[in-house]
Amino acid sequence: MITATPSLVETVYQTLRSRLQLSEVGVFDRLVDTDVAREFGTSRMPAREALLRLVSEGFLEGTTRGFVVPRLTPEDLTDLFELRRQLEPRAAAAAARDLTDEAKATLSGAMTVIREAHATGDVGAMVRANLDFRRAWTGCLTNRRLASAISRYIDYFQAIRLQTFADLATRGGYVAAMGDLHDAFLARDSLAAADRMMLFLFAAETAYRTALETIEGEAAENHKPSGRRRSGAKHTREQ
Amino acid sequence: MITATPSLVETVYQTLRSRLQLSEVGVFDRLVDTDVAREFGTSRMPAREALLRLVSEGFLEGTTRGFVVPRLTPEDLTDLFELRRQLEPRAAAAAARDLTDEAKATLSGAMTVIREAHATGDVGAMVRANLDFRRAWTGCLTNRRLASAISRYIDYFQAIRLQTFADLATRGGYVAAMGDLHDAFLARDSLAAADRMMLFLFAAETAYRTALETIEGEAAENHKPSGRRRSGAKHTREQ
DNA sequence: AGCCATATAACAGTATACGGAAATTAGGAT
DNA sequence: ATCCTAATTTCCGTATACTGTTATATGGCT
Repeated sequence: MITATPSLVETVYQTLRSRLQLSEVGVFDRLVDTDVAREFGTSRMPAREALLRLVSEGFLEGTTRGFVVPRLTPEDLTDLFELRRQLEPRAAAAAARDLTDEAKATLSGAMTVIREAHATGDVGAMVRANLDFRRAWTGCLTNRRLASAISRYIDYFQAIRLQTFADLATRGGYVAAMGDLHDAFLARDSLAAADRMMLFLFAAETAYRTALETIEGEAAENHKPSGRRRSGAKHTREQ
Repeated sequence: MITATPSLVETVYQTLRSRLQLSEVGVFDRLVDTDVAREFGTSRMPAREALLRLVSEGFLEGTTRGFVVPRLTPEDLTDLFELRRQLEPRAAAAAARDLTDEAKATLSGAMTVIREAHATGDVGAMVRANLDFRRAWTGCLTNRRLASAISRYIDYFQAIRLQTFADLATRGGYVAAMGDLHDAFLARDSLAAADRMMLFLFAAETAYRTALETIEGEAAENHKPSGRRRSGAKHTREQ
Protein backbone atom coordinates (compact mmCIF):
# COMPACT_ATOMS: atom_id res chain seq x y z
CA MET A 1 0.00 0.00 0.00
CA ILE A 2 3.02 2.21 0.24
CA THR A 3 4.10 2.00 -3.38
CA ALA A 4 2.50 0.04 -6.17
CA THR A 5 5.88 -0.74 -7.73
CA PRO A 6 8.74 -1.20 -5.28
CA SER A 7 12.01 -0.40 -6.98
CA LEU A 8 14.42 -3.12 -7.97
CA VAL A 9 16.87 -1.92 -5.34
CA GLU A 10 14.19 -2.35 -2.72
CA THR A 11 13.34 -5.84 -3.89
CA VAL A 12 16.94 -6.98 -3.94
CA TYR A 13 17.62 -5.33 -0.61
CA GLN A 14 14.68 -6.94 1.13
CA THR A 15 15.50 -10.37 -0.24
CA LEU A 16 19.13 -10.19 0.78
CA ARG A 17 18.17 -8.77 4.15
CA SER A 18 15.85 -11.65 4.87
CA ARG A 19 18.47 -14.14 3.75
CA LEU A 20 20.87 -12.62 6.22
CA GLN A 21 18.19 -12.72 8.90
CA LEU A 22 17.60 -16.40 8.23
CA SER A 23 21.31 -17.14 8.46
CA GLU A 24 21.30 -18.29 4.86
CA VAL A 25 24.52 -16.43 4.20
CA GLY A 26 27.51 -17.67 6.13
CA VAL A 27 30.76 -15.98 7.00
CA PHE A 28 32.51 -17.80 4.18
CA ASP A 29 30.13 -16.73 1.42
CA ARG A 30 31.04 -13.94 -0.94
CA LEU A 31 28.33 -11.76 -2.40
CA VAL A 32 29.36 -10.32 -5.73
CA ASP A 33 27.24 -7.68 -7.34
CA THR A 34 27.32 -9.27 -10.78
CA ASP A 35 26.11 -12.59 -9.36
CA VAL A 36 23.31 -10.92 -7.43
CA ALA A 37 22.34 -8.93 -10.50
CA ARG A 38 22.22 -12.09 -12.60
CA GLU A 39 20.11 -13.87 -10.03
CA PHE A 40 17.54 -11.09 -9.91
CA GLY A 41 17.68 -10.46 -13.63
CA THR A 42 18.71 -6.85 -13.28
CA SER A 43 21.76 -4.86 -14.16
CA ARG A 44 24.62 -4.32 -11.75
CA MET A 45 23.46 -1.00 -10.33
CA PRO A 46 20.37 -2.08 -8.38
CA ALA A 47 22.25 -5.06 -6.98
CA ARG A 48 25.19 -2.87 -6.12
CA GLU A 49 23.04 -0.24 -4.42
CA ALA A 50 21.27 -2.88 -2.36
CA LEU A 51 24.61 -4.31 -1.29
CA LEU A 52 25.98 -0.88 -0.44
CA ARG A 53 22.95 -0.19 1.67
CA LEU A 54 23.54 -3.37 3.60
CA VAL A 55 27.14 -2.28 4.04
CA SER A 56 26.14 1.13 5.38
CA GLU A 57 23.86 -0.60 7.88
CA GLY A 58 26.67 -2.86 8.99
CA PHE A 59 25.20 -6.15 7.78
CA LEU A 60 27.85 -6.58 5.13
CA GLU A 61 31.41 -5.55 4.66
CA GLY A 62 32.85 -4.42 1.37
CA THR A 63 36.13 -6.01 0.41
CA THR A 64 38.19 -5.86 -2.75
CA ARG A 65 36.77 -9.26 -3.56
CA GLY A 66 33.05 -9.06 -3.08
CA PHE A 67 30.90 -8.39 -0.07
CA VAL A 68 31.06 -10.60 3.00
CA VAL A 69 29.33 -10.96 6.33
CA PRO A 70 31.47 -9.19 8.92
CA ARG A 71 33.07 -11.45 11.51
CA LEU A 72 32.23 -10.39 15.01
CA THR A 73 35.08 -10.04 17.47
CA PRO A 74 34.63 -10.65 21.21
CA GLU A 75 34.73 -6.87 21.60
CA ASP A 76 31.84 -6.55 19.15
CA LEU A 77 29.87 -8.94 21.30
CA THR A 78 30.58 -6.86 24.40
CA ASP A 79 29.54 -3.64 22.67
CA LEU A 80 26.43 -5.05 21.07
CA PHE A 81 25.17 -6.69 24.23
CA GLU A 82 25.78 -3.53 26.20
CA LEU A 83 23.47 -1.81 23.74
CA ARG A 84 20.91 -4.59 23.85
CA ARG A 85 20.81 -4.55 27.63
CA GLN A 86 20.23 -0.85 27.38
CA LEU A 87 17.30 -1.11 25.02
CA GLU A 88 15.52 -4.44 25.18
CA PRO A 89 14.44 -4.78 28.81
CA ARG A 90 12.54 -1.51 28.74
CA ALA A 91 11.22 -2.29 25.28
CA ALA A 92 9.99 -5.65 26.51
CA ALA A 93 8.20 -3.90 29.34
CA ALA A 94 6.49 -1.56 26.90
CA ALA A 95 5.59 -4.44 24.61
CA ALA A 96 4.14 -6.46 27.49
CA ARG A 97 1.95 -3.51 28.36
CA ASP A 98 0.70 -2.98 24.82
CA LEU A 99 0.62 -6.59 23.66
CA THR A 100 -2.27 -7.42 21.37
CA ASP A 101 -4.14 -10.70 21.39
CA GLU A 102 -2.87 -11.39 17.91
CA ALA A 103 0.71 -10.93 19.08
CA LYS A 104 0.05 -13.22 22.01
CA ALA A 105 -1.07 -15.96 19.66
CA THR A 106 1.99 -15.50 17.46
CA LEU A 107 4.29 -15.60 20.46
CA SER A 108 2.77 -18.80 21.74
CA GLY A 109 2.86 -20.38 18.33
CA ALA A 110 6.51 -19.46 17.89
CA MET A 111 7.30 -20.76 21.36
CA THR A 112 5.73 -24.10 20.54
CA VAL A 113 7.77 -24.37 17.36
CA ILE A 114 10.91 -23.45 19.26
CA ARG A 115 10.32 -26.17 21.83
CA GLU A 116 9.65 -28.73 19.09
CA ALA A 117 12.66 -27.64 17.11
CA HIS A 118 14.76 -27.88 20.23
CA ALA A 119 13.58 -31.45 20.73
CA THR A 120 14.12 -32.52 17.14
CA GLY A 121 17.26 -30.43 16.61
CA ASP A 122 15.85 -28.58 13.62
CA VAL A 123 17.95 -25.44 13.85
CA GLY A 124 16.48 -23.95 10.69
CA ALA A 125 12.98 -24.03 12.13
CA MET A 126 14.41 -22.61 15.33
CA VAL A 127 15.89 -19.62 13.56
CA ARG A 128 12.62 -18.90 11.77
CA ALA A 129 10.54 -19.23 14.93
CA ASN A 130 12.95 -16.96 16.75
CA LEU A 131 12.38 -14.36 14.08
CA ASP A 132 8.60 -14.73 14.41
CA PHE A 133 8.87 -14.36 18.16
CA ARG A 134 10.90 -11.20 17.88
CA ARG A 135 8.67 -9.69 15.22
CA ALA A 136 5.60 -10.36 17.35
CA TRP A 137 6.71 -8.45 20.42
CA THR A 138 8.64 -5.66 18.67
CA GLY A 139 5.57 -5.15 16.51
CA CYS A 140 3.68 -4.02 19.59
CA LEU A 141 6.15 -1.23 20.28
CA THR A 142 4.73 2.20 19.52
CA ASN A 143 8.25 3.56 19.16
CA ARG A 144 9.17 2.31 15.72
CA ARG A 145 12.70 3.65 15.86
CA LEU A 146 13.29 1.69 19.02
CA ALA A 147 11.90 -1.41 17.36
CA SER A 148 14.12 -1.10 14.32
CA ALA A 149 17.18 -0.34 16.42
CA ILE A 150 16.60 -3.50 18.43
CA SER A 151 16.05 -5.57 15.32
CA ARG A 152 19.22 -4.24 13.79
CA TYR A 153 21.37 -5.06 16.78
CA ILE A 154 19.94 -8.55 16.95
CA ASP A 155 20.48 -9.15 13.27
CA TYR A 156 24.19 -8.56 13.57
CA PHE A 157 24.34 -11.99 15.17
CA GLN A 158 22.47 -13.87 12.49
CA ALA A 159 25.61 -15.04 10.77
CA ILE A 160 26.63 -17.08 13.81
CA ARG A 161 23.17 -17.92 15.03
CA LEU A 162 23.19 -21.46 13.69
CA GLN A 163 26.29 -22.22 15.73
CA THR A 164 24.61 -20.89 18.83
CA PHE A 165 22.13 -23.70 18.60
CA ALA A 166 24.74 -26.36 18.06
CA ASP A 167 25.43 -27.23 21.69
CA LEU A 168 22.48 -29.01 23.26
CA ALA A 169 22.95 -27.78 26.84
CA THR A 170 23.41 -24.17 25.80
CA ARG A 171 20.37 -24.43 23.59
CA GLY A 172 18.36 -25.81 26.48
CA GLY A 173 19.21 -22.82 28.65
CA TYR A 174 18.36 -20.52 25.78
CA VAL A 175 14.96 -22.12 25.25
CA ALA A 176 14.21 -22.09 28.97
CA ALA A 177 15.04 -18.39 29.29
CA MET A 178 12.87 -17.66 26.29
CA GLY A 179 10.05 -19.67 27.82
CA ASP A 180 10.20 -17.50 30.94
CA LEU A 181 10.11 -14.40 28.79
CA HIS A 182 7.19 -15.81 26.86
CA ASP A 183 5.23 -16.37 30.07
CA ALA A 184 5.85 -12.80 31.19
CA PHE A 185 4.63 -11.50 27.85
CA LEU A 186 1.47 -13.58 27.98
CA ALA A 187 0.74 -12.36 31.47
CA ARG A 188 1.37 -8.83 30.22
CA ASP A 189 3.59 -8.31 33.23
CA SER A 190 5.90 -5.44 32.31
CA LEU A 191 8.22 -5.80 35.26
CA ALA A 192 8.67 -9.52 34.79
CA ALA A 193 9.19 -9.02 31.07
CA ALA A 194 11.96 -6.51 31.70
CA ASP A 195 13.66 -8.72 34.24
CA ARG A 196 13.45 -11.87 32.18
CA MET A 197 14.61 -10.08 29.08
CA MET A 198 17.68 -9.04 30.99
CA LEU A 199 18.29 -12.60 32.12
CA PHE A 200 17.69 -13.81 28.60
CA LEU A 201 20.26 -11.37 27.29
CA PHE A 202 22.93 -12.55 29.70
CA ALA A 203 22.17 -16.13 28.74
CA ALA A 204 22.34 -15.19 25.05
CA GLU A 205 25.65 -13.40 25.49
CA THR A 206 27.38 -16.42 26.95
CA ALA A 207 25.83 -18.64 24.28
CA TYR A 208 27.14 -16.39 21.53
CA ARG A 209 30.51 -16.12 23.16
CA THR A 210 30.99 -19.87 23.20
CA ALA A 211 29.68 -20.09 19.64
CA LEU A 212 32.20 -17.50 18.57
CA GLU A 213 35.04 -19.50 20.09
CA THR A 214 33.83 -22.62 18.31
CA ILE A 215 33.79 -20.82 14.99
CA GLU A 216 37.21 -19.33 15.45
CA GLY A 217 38.50 -22.80 16.30
CA GLU A 218 37.03 -24.21 13.09
CA ALA A 219 38.40 -21.31 11.11
CA ALA A 220 41.87 -22.03 12.47
CA GLU A 221 41.53 -25.61 11.20
CA ASN A 222 40.11 -24.66 7.81
CA HIS A 223 42.88 -22.14 7.42
CA LYS A 224 45.13 -24.93 6.15
CA PRO A 225 43.78 -25.37 2.60
CA SER A 226 45.21 -22.03 1.47
CA GLY A 227 42.10 -20.21 2.61
CA ARG A 228 40.13 -20.86 -0.55
CA ARG A 229 36.39 -20.65 -0.30
CA ARG A 230 33.53 -21.99 -2.31
CA SER A 231 32.23 -18.68 -3.55
CA GLY A 232 28.58 -17.94 -4.14
CA ALA A 233 27.62 -21.57 -4.43
CA LYS A 234 24.36 -20.53 -2.83
CA HIS A 235 23.69 -17.52 -4.99
CA THR A 236 24.47 -18.55 -8.52
CA ARG A 237 21.41 -20.59 -9.23
CA GLU A 238 21.04 -21.86 -12.75
CA GLN A 239 17.41 -21.03 -13.40
CA MET B 1 45.31 6.40 7.64
CA ILE B 2 42.48 4.09 6.68
CA THR B 3 42.64 4.48 2.94
CA ALA B 4 44.97 6.55 0.86
CA THR B 5 42.27 7.38 -1.66
CA PRO B 6 38.79 7.70 -0.22
CA SER B 7 36.23 7.03 -2.90
CA LEU B 8 34.21 9.83 -4.42
CA VAL B 9 31.07 8.51 -2.76
CA GLU B 10 32.81 8.72 0.59
CA THR B 11 33.92 12.29 -0.02
CA VAL B 12 30.50 13.47 -1.11
CA TYR B 13 28.84 11.59 1.72
CA GLN B 14 31.11 13.06 4.38
CA THR B 15 30.69 16.59 3.07
CA LEU B 16 26.92 16.36 2.90
CA ARG B 17 26.83 14.70 6.29
CA SER B 18 28.78 17.51 7.89
CA ARG B 19 26.58 20.08 6.17
CA LEU B 20 23.56 18.44 7.68
CA GLN B 21 25.28 18.33 11.05
CA LEU B 22 26.02 22.03 10.83
CA SER B 23 22.39 22.80 9.96
CA GLU B 24 23.50 24.20 6.63
CA VAL B 25 20.65 22.41 4.90
CA GLY B 26 17.20 23.53 5.89
CA VAL B 27 13.87 21.81 5.58
CA PHE B 28 13.08 23.86 2.49
CA ASP B 29 16.20 22.95 0.52
CA ARG B 30 16.09 20.32 -2.17
CA LEU B 31 19.15 18.23 -2.84
CA VAL B 32 19.21 17.02 -6.41
CA ASP B 33 21.76 14.47 -7.48
CA THR B 34 22.72 16.29 -10.66
CA ASP B 35 23.39 19.48 -8.73
CA VAL B 36 25.48 17.68 -6.15
CA ALA B 37 27.37 15.88 -8.89
CA ARG B 38 28.10 19.16 -10.66
CA GLU B 39 29.31 20.75 -7.45
CA PHE B 40 31.74 17.94 -6.69
CA GLY B 41 32.76 17.56 -10.31
CA THR B 42 31.70 13.94 -10.52
CA SER B 43 29.10 12.02 -12.43
CA ARG B 44 25.65 11.37 -11.07
CA MET B 45 26.34 7.96 -9.59
CA PRO B 46 28.67 8.87 -6.71
CA ALA B 47 26.41 11.78 -5.76
CA ARG B 48 23.37 9.57 -6.00
CA GLU B 49 24.93 6.82 -3.90
CA ALA B 50 25.93 9.29 -1.22
CA LEU B 51 22.41 10.70 -1.14
CA LEU B 52 20.89 7.22 -0.99
CA ARG B 53 23.14 6.35 1.90
CA LEU B 54 21.93 9.42 3.76
CA VAL B 55 18.39 8.32 3.01
CA SER B 56 18.97 4.83 4.36
CA GLU B 57 20.38 6.36 7.54
CA GLY B 58 17.32 8.57 7.88
CA PHE B 59 19.03 11.93 7.40
CA LEU B 60 17.32 12.55 4.09
CA GLU B 61 14.11 11.56 2.46
CA GLY B 62 13.77 10.67 -1.18
CA THR B 63 10.93 12.30 -3.02
CA THR B 64 9.98 12.36 -6.66
CA ARG B 65 11.53 15.79 -6.83
CA GLY B 66 14.93 15.60 -5.16
CA PHE B 67 16.03 14.71 -1.66
CA VAL B 68 14.88 16.72 1.33
CA VAL B 69 15.49 16.83 5.05
CA PRO B 70 12.68 14.91 6.76
CA ARG B 71 10.35 16.98 8.87
CA LEU B 72 10.06 15.70 12.37
CA THR B 73 6.62 15.20 13.83
CA PRO B 74 5.91 15.58 17.55
CA GLU B 75 5.75 11.77 17.67
CA ASP B 76 9.25 11.59 16.19
CA LEU B 77 10.44 13.81 19.01
CA THR B 78 8.85 11.54 21.59
CA ASP B 79 10.40 8.43 20.06
CA LEU B 80 13.84 9.92 19.58
CA PHE B 81 14.06 11.33 23.07
CA GLU B 82 12.90 8.05 24.55
CA LEU B 83 15.87 6.48 22.80
CA ARG B 84 18.24 9.22 23.87
CA ARG B 85 17.18 8.93 27.49
CA GLN B 86 17.85 5.23 27.19
CA LEU B 87 21.36 5.63 25.86
CA GLU B 88 22.97 8.92 26.77
CA PRO B 89 22.89 9.01 30.57
CA ARG B 90 24.75 5.73 30.88
CA ALA B 91 27.05 6.72 28.05
CA ALA B 92 27.82 10.00 29.81
CA ALA B 93 28.68 8.04 32.94
CA ALA B 94 31.08 5.85 30.98
CA ALA B 95 32.59 8.87 29.26
CA ALA B 96 33.08 10.68 32.56
CA ARG B 97 34.95 7.68 33.87
CA ASP B 98 37.22 7.37 30.84
CA LEU B 99 37.61 11.04 30.00
CA THR B 100 41.05 12.01 28.75
CA ASP B 101 42.78 15.29 29.57
CA GLU B 102 42.61 16.20 25.92
CA ALA B 103 38.87 15.70 25.91
CA LYS B 104 38.57 17.78 29.05
CA ALA B 105 40.32 20.66 27.34
CA THR B 106 38.08 20.36 24.30
CA LEU B 107 34.96 20.27 26.44
CA SER B 108 35.99 23.39 28.35
CA GLY B 109 36.92 25.19 25.17
CA ALA B 110 33.60 24.33 23.59
CA MET B 111 31.76 25.38 26.73
CA THR B 112 33.46 28.77 26.64
CA VAL B 113 32.49 29.26 23.02
CA ILE B 114 28.93 28.23 23.80
CA ARG B 115 28.67 30.79 26.60
CA GLU B 116 30.11 33.52 24.38
CA ALA B 117 27.86 32.58 21.50
CA HIS B 118 24.90 32.63 23.84
CA ALA B 119 25.83 36.16 24.93
CA THR B 120 26.42 37.47 21.41
CA GLY B 121 23.60 35.46 19.81
CA ASP B 122 25.88 33.78 17.26
CA VAL B 123 23.84 30.65 16.64
CA GLY B 124 26.24 29.38 13.99
CA ALA B 125 29.13 29.32 16.45
CA MET B 126 26.81 27.71 18.95
CA VAL B 127 25.97 24.85 16.62
CA ARG B 128 29.65 24.24 15.87
CA ALA B 129 30.66 24.33 19.53
CA ASN B 130 27.83 21.96 20.37
CA LEU B 131 29.23 19.53 17.83
CA ASP B 132 32.72 19.85 19.34
CA PHE B 133 31.31 19.22 22.78
CA ARG B 134 29.50 16.12 21.70
CA ARG B 135 32.46 14.76 19.75
CA ALA B 136 34.73 15.26 22.76
CA TRP B 137 32.76 13.15 25.19
CA THR B 138 31.49 10.51 22.77
CA GLY B 139 35.07 10.14 21.60
CA CYS B 140 35.95 8.78 25.05
CA LEU B 141 33.43 5.96 24.77
CA THR B 142 35.03 2.59 24.28
CA ASN B 143 31.80 1.27 22.78
CA ARG B 144 31.97 2.74 19.31
CA ARG B 145 28.59 1.44 18.29
CA LEU B 146 27.03 3.19 21.22
CA ALA B 147 28.82 6.38 20.27
CA SER B 148 27.65 6.30 16.68
CA ALA B 149 24.10 5.42 17.69
CA ILE B 150 24.00 8.44 19.96
CA SER B 151 25.45 10.72 17.32
CA ARG B 152 22.92 9.52 14.81
CA TYR B 153 19.95 10.14 17.04
CA ILE B 154 21.21 13.62 17.87
CA ASP B 155 21.82 14.46 14.25
CA TYR B 156 18.20 13.90 13.37
CA PHE B 157 17.53 17.21 15.07
CA GLN B 158 20.11 19.26 13.22
CA ALA B 159 17.63 20.56 10.69
CA ILE B 160 15.70 22.41 13.39
CA ARG B 161 18.61 23.13 15.67
CA LEU B 162 18.95 26.74 14.61
CA GLN B 163 15.37 27.38 15.64
CA THR B 164 16.06 25.82 19.02
CA PHE B 165 18.44 28.64 19.75
CA ALA B 166 16.07 31.35 18.63
CA ASP B 167 14.29 31.98 21.91
CA LEU B 168 16.60 33.60 24.43
CA ALA B 169 15.08 32.15 27.59
CA THR B 170 15.01 28.61 26.22
CA ARG B 171 18.59 29.01 25.09
CA GLY B 172 19.59 30.17 28.55
CA GLY B 173 18.18 27.05 30.15
CA TYR B 174 19.87 24.92 27.53
CA VAL B 175 23.26 26.54 28.17
CA ALA B 176 22.85 26.26 31.93
CA ALA B 177 22.00 22.56 31.75
CA MET B 178 24.99 21.99 29.49
CA GLY B 179 27.19 23.89 31.96
CA ASP B 180 26.14 21.51 34.73
CA LEU B 181 26.89 18.56 32.50
CA HIS B 182 30.25 20.07 31.66
CA ASP B 183 31.15 20.39 35.33
CA ALA B 184 30.25 16.77 35.99
CA PHE B 185 32.45 15.68 33.10
CA LEU B 186 35.40 17.73 34.31
CA ALA B 187 35.04 16.28 37.80
CA ARG B 188 34.87 12.84 36.16
CA ASP B 189 31.84 12.15 38.29
CA SER B 190 29.96 9.36 36.54
CA LEU B 191 26.85 9.54 38.66
CA ALA B 192 26.51 13.29 38.33
CA ALA B 193 27.15 13.05 34.61
CA ALA B 194 24.36 10.52 34.19
CA ASP B 195 21.93 12.58 36.25
CA ARG B 196 22.73 15.86 34.56
CA MET B 197 22.59 14.29 31.15
CA MET B 198 19.08 13.13 31.94
CA LEU B 199 18.12 16.62 33.08
CA PHE B 200 19.75 18.08 29.99
CA LEU B 201 17.73 15.73 27.79
CA PHE B 202 14.45 16.76 29.34
CA ALA B 203 15.41 20.42 28.89
CA ALA B 204 16.38 19.73 25.29
CA GLU B 205 13.13 17.94 24.56
CA THR B 206 10.98 20.87 25.62
CA ALA B 207 13.26 23.24 23.70
CA TYR B 208 12.88 21.21 20.54
CA ARG B 209 9.18 20.85 21.03
CA THR B 210 8.65 24.58 21.17
CA ALA B 211 10.99 25.05 18.21
CA LEU B 212 8.96 22.56 16.25
CA GLU B 213 5.75 24.45 16.94
CA THR B 214 7.41 27.68 15.83
CA ILE B 215 8.50 26.10 12.57
CA GLU B 216 5.12 24.59 11.87
CA GLY B 217 3.57 27.98 12.49
CA GLU B 218 5.92 29.62 9.98
CA ALA B 219 5.29 26.86 7.49
CA ALA B 220 1.57 27.49 7.77
CA GLU B 221 2.20 31.13 6.87
CA ASN B 222 4.63 30.39 4.05
CA HIS B 223 2.19 27.92 2.65
CA LYS B 224 0.40 30.81 0.93
CA PRO B 225 2.82 31.57 -1.94
CA SER B 226 1.83 28.39 -3.84
CA GLY B 227 4.43 26.40 -1.93
CA ARG B 228 7.29 27.24 -4.24
CA ARG B 229 10.78 27.00 -2.83
CA ARG B 230 14.08 28.49 -3.76
CA SER B 231 15.73 25.24 -4.82
CA GLY B 232 19.42 24.51 -4.44
CA ALA B 233 20.37 28.15 -4.07
CA LYS B 234 22.98 26.97 -1.60
CA HIS B 235 24.36 24.14 -3.65
CA THR B 236 24.67 25.41 -7.16
CA ARG B 237 27.74 27.51 -6.81
CA GLU B 238 29.09 29.01 -9.98
CA GLN B 239 32.74 28.18 -9.57
C1' DA C 1 -10.62 35.82 -13.80
C1' DG C 2 -10.58 30.91 -12.33
C1' DC C 3 -10.49 25.93 -13.63
C1' DC C 4 -9.35 21.90 -16.27
C1' DA C 5 -6.72 19.49 -20.07
C1' DT C 6 -2.54 19.09 -22.39
C1' DA C 7 2.47 19.82 -23.13
C1' DT C 8 6.98 20.33 -21.21
C1' DA C 9 10.62 19.76 -18.20
C1' DA C 10 12.79 17.96 -14.09
C1' DC C 11 14.38 14.15 -11.84
C1' DA C 12 14.80 9.38 -10.02
C1' DG C 13 15.57 4.62 -11.56
C1' DT C 14 17.94 1.47 -14.47
C1' DA C 15 21.14 -0.24 -18.03
C1' DT C 16 25.58 -0.54 -20.21
C1' DA C 17 30.46 0.45 -20.68
C1' DC C 18 35.11 1.44 -19.28
C1' DG C 19 39.20 1.87 -16.22
C1' DG C 20 41.95 0.47 -12.42
C1' DA C 21 43.29 -1.95 -8.31
C1' DA C 22 43.78 -6.12 -5.89
C1' DA C 23 44.06 -11.08 -5.78
C1' DT C 24 45.04 -15.12 -8.07
C1' DT C 25 47.56 -17.87 -11.18
C1' DA C 26 51.43 -18.96 -14.15
C1' DG C 27 56.08 -18.94 -15.23
C1' DG C 28 60.90 -18.56 -14.54
C1' DA C 29 65.11 -18.07 -11.80
C1' DT C 30 67.81 -19.48 -7.87
C1' DA D 1 61.37 -27.49 -4.60
C1' DT D 2 60.81 -22.60 -3.26
C1' DC D 3 60.63 -17.93 -3.91
C1' DC D 4 60.00 -14.03 -6.66
C1' DT D 5 58.07 -11.70 -10.60
C1' DA D 6 54.85 -11.14 -14.49
C1' DA D 7 50.37 -12.09 -16.67
C1' DT D 8 45.63 -12.64 -15.99
C1' DT D 9 41.38 -12.59 -13.91
C1' DT D 10 38.10 -10.75 -10.87
C1' DC D 11 35.46 -7.29 -9.22
C1' DC D 12 34.78 -2.63 -7.54
C1' DG D 13 34.35 2.38 -8.67
C1' DT D 14 32.89 5.70 -11.92
C1' DA D 15 30.96 7.63 -16.19
C1' DT D 16 27.43 8.07 -19.64
C1' DA D 17 23.05 7.13 -21.71
C1' DC D 18 18.26 5.99 -21.66
C1' DT D 19 13.48 5.48 -19.81
C1' DG D 20 9.49 6.33 -17.17
C1' DT D 21 7.13 9.06 -13.86
C1' DT D 22 5.75 13.15 -11.66
C1' DA D 23 5.52 17.94 -10.97
C1' DT D 24 5.14 22.31 -13.21
C1' DA D 25 3.95 25.35 -16.78
C1' DT D 26 1.12 26.57 -20.82
C1' DG D 27 -3.10 27.36 -23.14
C1' DG D 28 -7.92 26.90 -23.98
C1' DC D 29 -12.64 26.69 -21.96
C1' DT D 30 -16.37 28.30 -18.96
